[in-house]
Amino acid sequence: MPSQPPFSARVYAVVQGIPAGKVMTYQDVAEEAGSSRASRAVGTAMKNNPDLSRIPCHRVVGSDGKMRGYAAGEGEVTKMQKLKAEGVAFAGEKVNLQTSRWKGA
DNA sequence: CATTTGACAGGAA
DNA sequence: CTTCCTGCCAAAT
Repeated sequence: MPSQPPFSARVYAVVQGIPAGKVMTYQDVAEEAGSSRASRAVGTAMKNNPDLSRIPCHRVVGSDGKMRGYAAGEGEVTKMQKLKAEGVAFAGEKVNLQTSRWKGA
């Protein structure tokens, strides 16, 4: 049963594995997905986003902990509010990666 | 198979 | 601090 799951499917799996109150950078997700430099490919997958309600893409932020985009709600604004609501430590308009960065389990 | 695009990252000006 | 360029990768057309 030779099936080659697209990279995006891997990305979705990783993102779904991020617990509430934690975040990952696009690069981190890319690494977990199998490519340490596919940060752009991760963005492509997110934008494809087959299930917004199933994939917590709001837990994925840029390398500086800042949100780069969001297709749902009010966009970046809603994204930040969601993260705050889940207990993510914020540093101004950015996420405090020093405490809220999810590093595997 | 070639080209374009995209929610990135990092460095230079 | 902002803006532009380069490098990188995957999916869609």
